[in-house]
Amino acid sequence: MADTMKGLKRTDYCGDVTEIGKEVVVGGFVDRIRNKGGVIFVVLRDRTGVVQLLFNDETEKDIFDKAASCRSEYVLMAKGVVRERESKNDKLKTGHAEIFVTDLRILSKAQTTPFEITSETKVNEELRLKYRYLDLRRAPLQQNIIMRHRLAKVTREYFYENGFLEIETPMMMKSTPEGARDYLIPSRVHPGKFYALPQSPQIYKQLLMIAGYDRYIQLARCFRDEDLRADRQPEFTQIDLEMSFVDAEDIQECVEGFVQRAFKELMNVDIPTPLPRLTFADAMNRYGSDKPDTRFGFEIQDLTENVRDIDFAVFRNAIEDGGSVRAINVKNGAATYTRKEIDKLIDHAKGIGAKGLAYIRWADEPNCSFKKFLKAGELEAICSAVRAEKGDLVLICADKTKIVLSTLGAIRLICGKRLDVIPENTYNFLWITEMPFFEHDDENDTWVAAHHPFTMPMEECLEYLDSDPANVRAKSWDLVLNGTELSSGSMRITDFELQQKMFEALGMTDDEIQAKFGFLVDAYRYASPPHGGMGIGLDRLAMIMCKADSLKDVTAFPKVQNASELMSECPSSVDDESLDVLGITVVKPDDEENS
RNA sequence: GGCCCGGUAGUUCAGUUGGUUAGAACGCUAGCCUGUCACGCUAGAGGUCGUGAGUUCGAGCCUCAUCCGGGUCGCCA
Repeated sequence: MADTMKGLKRTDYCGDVTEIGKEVVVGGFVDRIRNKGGVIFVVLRDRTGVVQLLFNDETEKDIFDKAASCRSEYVLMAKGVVRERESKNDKLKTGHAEIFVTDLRILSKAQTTPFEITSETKVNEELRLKYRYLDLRRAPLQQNIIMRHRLAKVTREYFYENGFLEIETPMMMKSTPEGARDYLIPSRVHPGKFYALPQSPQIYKQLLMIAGYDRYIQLARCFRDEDLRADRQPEFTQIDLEMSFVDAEDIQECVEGFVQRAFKELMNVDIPTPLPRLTFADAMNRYGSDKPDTRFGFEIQDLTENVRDIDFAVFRNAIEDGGSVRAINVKNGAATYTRKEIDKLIDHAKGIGAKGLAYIRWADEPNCSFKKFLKAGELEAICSAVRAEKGDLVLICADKTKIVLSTLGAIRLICGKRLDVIPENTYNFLWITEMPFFEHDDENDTWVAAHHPFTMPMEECLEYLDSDPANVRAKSWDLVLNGTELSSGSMRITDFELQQKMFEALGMTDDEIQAKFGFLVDAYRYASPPHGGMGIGLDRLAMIMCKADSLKDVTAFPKVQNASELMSECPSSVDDESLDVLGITVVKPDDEENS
């Protein structure tokens, strides 16, 4: 039988035990045992840190024996007096102190853990996720989870102080199969009908504006049944907000205040405001991305005019097809790239959709992959156009402009990482504005909404709605931090007739509109203040603040790439009875083949 | 769905052209040690080489399939 904690009440966290002479009671996990024979040191750990327990020849024999029987990860409670250590450990906050133990309780014994619970770990993620509760005992993960808590706290404080009301919206809502796939919830009471988990509380927060709750905030759980990435989980948390009687700039200003406050309070980093703004078109042209990492250069440069007269079929064909020829000048000694590395970059470019990359590697002399197509002076002209000098590597892509930009954008990031030119403690926030309203669906050759269908177009673009969809820009903007899309916001359409027109432009019939969004359209007939809002990825923000590479490192119980959880092994099958109640028949893959 | 990477003691890894009984470190167990702090010393236990076929006299190593995990593209209004 394990001991009980009867008669003991914790007085201090382990990491706070510093006051010499104080009688303390601490509780925690055995982090390490150093048994010297006549003296035993037990390092006890809780979420605040560690403290050393001392057992020696002054210790009562049964307590000493009990200490000797302790093993890693046992849960202990110890009462004792804080003493000065004979030799100090400067690495620890409690390194000058130790507890001479007068009462020791083994509250719970642990079997040997499948991996060691240490700060530094090389243990693979799969095993750690299977035993997530053990991984969560590790200090770095505890610090991340605590940081996330503090971020949530400062978020609530900031928005509460600025007059926002926190209002919960339903987790069970109507499925609107636009955009991301919904997670569906079957209804027992209505067999064959389904709720959906919210992809975002978008519709409800707009209804709250119509209802007059003019500043709304929620740390909203959101769900999307799409494939995962390091920065994408199927369920995630959004700092969801909506404001009335504002325009885009007011919302941006409010959010700028928030990130400024959060970074100051949690990171002691000053974020200057207003944050820089870049139009979507400029972002694409300069960085080949709608979420550019502006912490380093290698910007994309347009060479189309410079190479127009060069007799090189790759360039000529691209230009004749209406595409362009663009380049990035990779500096910082990129000319040291080996032929093999350049080939790898080219392979990568091909993977993205480009046909290849031409290059000029300037080690001692400019070494050009398409030299034989060049006349005298042309190489020099290109080098001069991209301001290349000795030590540089110029990578050139010729194709449809869309492909050129996305390719060079991706290659730029790879080179930046490879050359280690991305500063670590720099936080480059950026607004991306004037987002395109429509996106071309190449598969079906139609225009589809780039955002949800309630997004307001920019007034000056309204006339192009039918004639030139590519040119319509939205009153919509993204917040980008160091190349990560943190947040997306827009002004909403509050005019009933304009909304109707937008639905039509998106090819929706009256019946479809009514079936999917009838209640929302109706709501706007009863008048609405002008409003707009944002959803800020709390997880992603926490990830960057923790300098983590994956959302898994800031999520207590994350899912893996196939959206399952390795610990509980969900999703799982349910018994036939449960399915019967819901009126659901599951067609197994085998049955499909037979039918 | 496509592409790339990985899977060998509990953990992290090594493992030679395919050739004796598959090794190391850490962890674990036992013993010793009165000031350690990544304590030290001695000894020990611990393996279906992800799984299944195939090639071979012989497979951790070669081939095929498959499972699991990671990254990425598609996808993510």
